Amino acid sequence: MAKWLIKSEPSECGIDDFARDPDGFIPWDGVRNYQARNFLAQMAEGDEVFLYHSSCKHIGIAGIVRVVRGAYPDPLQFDPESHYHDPKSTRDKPRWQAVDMQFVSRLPRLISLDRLKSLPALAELPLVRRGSRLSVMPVSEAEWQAILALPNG
DNA sequence: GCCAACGTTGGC
DNA sequence: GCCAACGTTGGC
Repeated sequence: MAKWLIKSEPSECGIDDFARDPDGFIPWDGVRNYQARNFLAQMAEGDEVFLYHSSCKHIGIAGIVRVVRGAYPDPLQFDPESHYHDPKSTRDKPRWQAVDMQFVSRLPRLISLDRLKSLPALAELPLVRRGSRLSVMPVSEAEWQAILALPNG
């Protein structure tokens, strides 16, 4: 099963929001970047995902969530009232995808961006690459293990 | 709030 | 297809 990392502002949707309803799910919608969309489309039920908190006080990986429904057309693209409405998208040829995510766990301690940057095993991860703004990215098994292997102190 | 880096748009 | 202008992201 593939592994992934998604970025989110905790003020919008963070690990607390997932933990609040651990048996429910949260639609991961509103992604409006083609590269990120292409990765979303590859997500399958059961895939595990690091949740990264951005644009906040404590920046870093806060927890793990899981894909409980693979890619489906993002309904917001059809909603004229939505900020994420896309007038160029049609039901026949939807342009944007969403997936549903469910809480798995909090990390015992948030793994800060600084620590992630210091890991040689993550040198190729877009998250730590200068100027990268990709919000959905694949994480290799080696990268996943390198992150989980970090001591909690 | 600043601003560098990047993606998208649209005129030509 | 080029590229300037603009909007967004996201760390600091």
